Amino acid sequence: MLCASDYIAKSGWRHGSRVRSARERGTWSINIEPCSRDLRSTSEGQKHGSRRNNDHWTSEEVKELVDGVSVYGVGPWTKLKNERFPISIRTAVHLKDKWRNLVKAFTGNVKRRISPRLDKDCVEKIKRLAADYPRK
DNA sequence: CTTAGGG
DNA sequence: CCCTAAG
Repeated sequence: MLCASDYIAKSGWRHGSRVRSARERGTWSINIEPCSRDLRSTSEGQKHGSRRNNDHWTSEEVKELVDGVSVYGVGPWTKLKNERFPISIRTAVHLKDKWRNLVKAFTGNVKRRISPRLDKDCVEKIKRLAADYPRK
């Protein structure tokens, strides 16, 4: 019965040692920009003081995602992506992945502190939406 | 290309 | 996150 076939080994996002980062992840800045102050083509370069440039989702993204889902629904991630954040290279695959991960992180385990301390409203919406249409 | 599921 | 499969 399939022995320990853990070809993936690491359950994280890295696939062993692929390390293919550094792709088209330069600018994204969600819909809501705190202040139009960017484009610093001077030195610094690799340091980035940085806000949320690439990698990892944040409460802002989750909020937008939940907001879009609450009105659009699960499925049309493409539309959501084009309506919410056409900027950035967040494709439907990523959106779905985030949703899945979020739902799995909230449903069931009520006692769990998530990474970026999401607001109660956010969690409630996610739970409500996740329980609304069970695509499982 | 987009959605859906698994690793 | 990345890959694969089906539409």
